[in-house]
Amino acid sequence: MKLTSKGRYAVMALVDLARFDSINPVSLRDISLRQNISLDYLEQIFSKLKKNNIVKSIRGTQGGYILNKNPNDIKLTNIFYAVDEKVKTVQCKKESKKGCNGKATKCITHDLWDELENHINSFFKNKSLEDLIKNKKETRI
Amino acid sequence: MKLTSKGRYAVMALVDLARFDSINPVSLRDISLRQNISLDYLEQIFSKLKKNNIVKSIRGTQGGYILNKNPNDIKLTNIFYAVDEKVKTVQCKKESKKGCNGKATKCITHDLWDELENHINSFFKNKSLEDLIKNKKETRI
DNA sequence: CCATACCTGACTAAATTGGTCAAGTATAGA
DNA sequence: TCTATACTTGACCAATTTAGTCAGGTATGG
Ligand code: FES
Ligand code: FES
Repeated sequence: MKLTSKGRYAVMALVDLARFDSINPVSLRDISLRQNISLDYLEQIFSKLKKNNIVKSIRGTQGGYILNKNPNDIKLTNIFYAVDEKVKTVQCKKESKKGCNGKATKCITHDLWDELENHINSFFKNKSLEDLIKNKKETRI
Repeated sequence: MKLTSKGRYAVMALVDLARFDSINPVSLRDISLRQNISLDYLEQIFSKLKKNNIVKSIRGTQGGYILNKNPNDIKLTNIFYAVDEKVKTVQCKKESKKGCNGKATKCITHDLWDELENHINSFFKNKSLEDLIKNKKETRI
């Protein structure tokens, strides 16, 4: 099981954004250069972050993005949800009554994977952007 | 991030094997039918489990596989390692001094992903096959 | 009016996944 | 000895996902 770049980049970019400025907008170009992430790809990611009210945008020269919430209220869960980085351990569909084996009952390891999923999600729920930037704020270069 | 079928099937099959019989060999055909996993695919998986001394094989009629260790000594970690189901959260290569951004220092989220990786691995290290079959042993049909 | 920077959608190469297929070899039981 | 069972090995492949690129837009401050 692995983390995809989309989720990794989203968190990276938001940490960068939060560290560098909390009032003035930060352009994706700057983030792209500092973190070495493709600008085009960042645009796709920020489009989703914006739809989920995690950031807001300011167009035009000197524009960019700003956090739309207090860093303490932005959990990794929220970020991952926004960019569709899902934690999926069970094979079966959650809504379905059927197990992944096509039978009426859940498979013999279903509960295990469910437990694992909760274990992982608890990590994401407890970690906020604020936790990640503590003592690491920087001033604009 | 998601669990792949290879890891899921490996655990499923071993739980099945351990539950159904601890002395007589269990054939992959039986496991395949009970758990609804492709037989050909199971063969690939068990070839790896055997190489890692988790199971041993008995050829011929009435043959099959048996656990090669006490279920208590088989942790999920061992199973996943055997079938190459890796937990990979960081992007950078662990040996390399370079960060994922190509720079000399680790990226700003490296430590976070490393912490996540440890969090997940601790789950796998602590869970044994024995934990999964407690009170669930069945007799051969 | 123009440079900056957000915005949107289409497209794609490469890797991974989740298998299938084919051709064996070893062994127990009839 | 013959045969059915079941392990063994390696090649192959279709579908999906990933991690982007590309080509256009649109809004705005100076
Ligand atoms: S994972 Fe849910 S039934 Fe198998
Ligand atoms: S994940 Fe290790 S340097 Fe970025």
